[in-house]
Amino acid sequence: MSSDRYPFGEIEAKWQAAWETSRQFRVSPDTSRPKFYCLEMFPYPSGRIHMGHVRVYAIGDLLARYKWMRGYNVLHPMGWDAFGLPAENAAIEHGVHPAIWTYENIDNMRAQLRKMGISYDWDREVTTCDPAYYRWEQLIFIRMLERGLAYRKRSTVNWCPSCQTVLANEQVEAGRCWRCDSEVTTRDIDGWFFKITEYAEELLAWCDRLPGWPERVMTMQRNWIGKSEGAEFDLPVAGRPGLKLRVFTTRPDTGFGMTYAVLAPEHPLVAALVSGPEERAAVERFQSEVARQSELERTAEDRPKRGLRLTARVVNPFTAAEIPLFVADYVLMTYGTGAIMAVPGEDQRDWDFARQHGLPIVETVERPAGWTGEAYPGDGVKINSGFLDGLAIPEAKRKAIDWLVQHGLGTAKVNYRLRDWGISRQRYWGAPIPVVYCPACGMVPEKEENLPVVLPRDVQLSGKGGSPLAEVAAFVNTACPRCGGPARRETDTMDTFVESSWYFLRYCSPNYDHGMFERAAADYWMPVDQYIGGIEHAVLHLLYARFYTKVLRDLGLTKVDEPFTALLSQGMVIKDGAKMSKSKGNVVDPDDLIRTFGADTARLFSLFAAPPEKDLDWNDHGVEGASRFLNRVWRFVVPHAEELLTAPPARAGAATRSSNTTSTAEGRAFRRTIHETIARVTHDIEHDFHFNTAISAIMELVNAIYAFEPAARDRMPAGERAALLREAVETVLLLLGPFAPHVTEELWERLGHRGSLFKQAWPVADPLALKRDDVTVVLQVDGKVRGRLTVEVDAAEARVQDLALADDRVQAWLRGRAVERVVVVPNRLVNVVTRA
RNA sequence: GCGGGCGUGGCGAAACGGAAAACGCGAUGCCCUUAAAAGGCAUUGUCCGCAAGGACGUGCAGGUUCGAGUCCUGCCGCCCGCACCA
Repeated sequence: MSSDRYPFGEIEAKWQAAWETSRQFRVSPDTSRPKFYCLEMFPYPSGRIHMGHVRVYAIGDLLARYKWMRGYNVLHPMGWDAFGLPAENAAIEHGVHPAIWTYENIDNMRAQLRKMGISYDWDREVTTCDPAYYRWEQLIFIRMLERGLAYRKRSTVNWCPSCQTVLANEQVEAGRCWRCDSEVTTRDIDGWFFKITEYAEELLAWCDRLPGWPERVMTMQRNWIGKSEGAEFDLPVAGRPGLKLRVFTTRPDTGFGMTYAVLAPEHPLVAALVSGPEERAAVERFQSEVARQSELERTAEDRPKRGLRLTARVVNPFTAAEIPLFVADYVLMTYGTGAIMAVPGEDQRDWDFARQHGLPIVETVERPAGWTGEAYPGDGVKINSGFLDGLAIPEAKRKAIDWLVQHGLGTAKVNYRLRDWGISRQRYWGAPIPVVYCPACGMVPEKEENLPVVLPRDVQLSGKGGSPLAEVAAFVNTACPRCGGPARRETDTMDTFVESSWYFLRYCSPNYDHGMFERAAADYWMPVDQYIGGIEHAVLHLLYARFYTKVLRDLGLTKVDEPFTALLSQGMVIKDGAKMSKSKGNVVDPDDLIRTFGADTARLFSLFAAPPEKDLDWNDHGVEGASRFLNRVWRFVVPHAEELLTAPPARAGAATRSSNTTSTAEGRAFRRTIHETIARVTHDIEHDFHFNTAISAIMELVNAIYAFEPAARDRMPAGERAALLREAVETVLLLLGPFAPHVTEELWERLGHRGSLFKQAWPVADPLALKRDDVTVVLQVDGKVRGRLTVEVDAAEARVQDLALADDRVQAWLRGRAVERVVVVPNRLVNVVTRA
C-alpha cells in the first residue's frame, strides 16, 4: 500500500512502555494543583473493543492529556461494567462459566485498550463483579432499606420473555427490551424497588443547574421525570353515600366541562361499582381482554379507545349533575389515581371517546376566531364555567383548586411520570440482594459483618427461566440473621445499572476496604469534571447515577449533589449509512486499523471526521488522509532535526520571545501563523469541543511550514530560519500531542528534549506575535463584494471610507448612482449603500 | 400528538450577523520514476465568457437588516426521545 510510512508500530510500543514504566499517569490527591476528573463511560466486557469505543476513548484521552498540559492533576481511570446478561447467555450457549468468560474478555479488551495508548491510571482499575466491589453496594442496599428507599412490593412489571427477567421502565424502548429487542410483556411479581420517585423533584430541579450538560439530554430527563401540576379531588358516586372516586387532572379549570368520568380497567373500585351479575361478567370479560394486550398493542398508533359504560353514575361537583361512568382502556392505572374526569371540550382523547359513545361535549374555553379543530387545548377566556367565567386559564386553575379545597373535595397535587426503579433481576450474573426470608422474622437484612453475600460459583444455567440462584441449595439455605433459625436467601440479583451508579466514586479510592470509598479521596476528586459517553444512556445510566449519588449524599457519604459537572454525548460511528454492526457486515476492527495505520491515526481520524456530538461517518480514505498527515509531520521533522537543533529551543509558545526575533516580513507573518494556530486550537478544544477544526488548524500550520521552509532559504539568515522553524515544529508537536500522542512524543525526543511532551506546558499565544500591521478590508457596494483594500490595523474610519470610495472598482460600480450612506466595520469591511 | 435536533459542493465538513464552502476525502492535470507505489505542485459549487469579469448559489416562501447559512414567521423533509401520562 505505502512504502514511506513512519514506523508507528515500534514507536507506539516504545512510548506505551515508557509511560507505563515511569507511571506517568498514576495520580494521587495534590491540593497544590487544580484537579480534573476526566471519565469515559466504562465498557461492558463484551470481548472486543469496537470503533465506538475508539472514538469515546480518543475524546477522553485528548481532554485528559490537554488538561495535564494545562497543569491539572488529572484523574483518568478505566474499569469494567462486568455483570450482565451476555456473560450468562454465553454460559448457556457455550458452557463456559460467566466469570471465566467475563475475565477473559476483560483481559482481551485491556490489551486492546493498552495498544491505543490512553493515559489511564491502571492502578485504579475497577471490576464490578468483584465481591470487593459489590459488597459496598450490598451495604448501601441495607442502608436504603432502613430508610425506606429500597422496598419490596408485588406489582405489575415489565417482563422480557427472552431474557427471562424483569425490566425497569427505562429499559423498555417502544415496547421492546433494550438489550435483546424482544417484545416486552407484563407480569405480576414480587420485586425490589429503589424509591427514585422520592428524588423526582430534586432530579428535575438540578436539570436547570447543570449548564455543562447538553440541552438535549436534560430535556429527555425532564420529559422522563414528567412533572405535571394540577389537582386531585373526589367524585361522589350517585346513590352510594360514602363511595367516592378520586381523580387527578392538570386542568381543574375545566371541571364544568366534565361530562363523564373514566376508570382504568384495573382500578380497585371497579368491582365495588358493578351492579348485577350480568354487568360483572361483561366487565370481567373486558378486563381480561385488556390484560391480554401486549405493551406493543396497547401503544399502537391510532388504536381506537375501547370502553364499557357502567350503570353506576358519579356526580360532577362543579355542576352537581349526575354524569355517566366508564371503564376504558385509555386510562392507565399506573398514572395519577387511575381515574379521570373526562372533558371532551378541551381534551382530544376525551373528545374521541365522547363522539364514539354519543356523549355531550361542553366547551369551557372560548375558541379563537377561525378555530376548526376538535378539542381545544389552548389558552383563552373561560365560558360555561359558573364562577370561573371570564377568567384566563391560569387564574381559573388557581380559583378552581381553592374552591375544591374550601369544599373539602380535594387538593392541589403534583404528579410525576417517573416510576420507582425496579432493580430485581431473575438472573444469576449480578450482585446478590443481601436479604433473608425467615419463617419467624419475615424479611431480614443480612448482617453487615456477613457482607459480602458472595455470588456462588457453582450454578446450573439452563436458560429455562426462574432465578438460577434458587437452585443452589448451599446459597439459598441459610440462618436467619436475627433469630438464627433456618431461612432462605433472596435469589434475585440486582440490576447491573446499580453497579454503574457509583463506579466513578470507587475510582477515587479503588482499594479502600473500610467502605464504599474513602471520604477524603472522594471529596478531593469528585465530582467528575467531564463525563463522556453515548446518548443511549440519556435517561438510563445518567438518571440512575444522579439518583444514587443523591442517596449517598443523604447517607452522609459524600458532599456532592451531582456526580457529573459536564457531559459530552458523542455520536455513533456509522459506515455505509448504518451503525456499525456484525449483522450489517460494516464493522471496522480497531485491531486491524491499529496494525495497518497505528493507534495515532485511528485516534486522529476519529477526532477529525466529525465534531464529537455528531455521528461519525467512517471512511477508509479519510483514515488514509489522517495517516498521510502524520507522515507529513514525520517527514518534515526527521530530516530537519539536525538543522532545527542548531537553533535554541523555542520554549514554543511561551510568551517570552519578542516578535523582533525576526526582522523580515515573511518571518513575522510566519510567526503570526504559529501563534494564531495556538489560539485557534486552544479555543476549539476549550470552548466548543470542536476537535475537528482544531486539527484543521494544525494541518494549516503544517502546510505553512512546508511553504515557508524553501521560501525562507534565501531570504533570511540560516539561524533565524532555523529558530522560526523550530518554534513552528515544536508548536505543532505540543498542539498535536493530545490527538496523536505517540508520534509527537517520539519527535519531541528526536528534537533533543528529555522528559515527556505531556509534562510540557500547553503553548500560549504570544500577543506580540499575533499583532498585525495591516488588514484586508472587503469593499462592498450595496452588499455585494466588489473589491478589497489593505490598510493599517485600526485605521481611522474616515480614512478607510475615503480609501474605499477612491477605489477604482468601487468607483466603477458607483457610476450613475448617488452614495446614500457608507457602513464601515473596523478591520473588516466597507459597504457603500447607493440609490439611483 | 408532545419535546428536542438537523437540512451547506461529488463526500466528511467549515463559517463572532460581515469574503459561503477553511481543513480533509475524492476527481482531473502536471512533476518525480524505466514503471509503479510513495511524494510534490496545480485545478476542482453552477452557468455565461478567450479573458477581465459577471450572474446565480446554504430545503421552500416571506420578513428584519447597509448586509442573513446564521435572527424572526410560516411551510416541506429527515433524525432522535417520549407517547392514550389525564
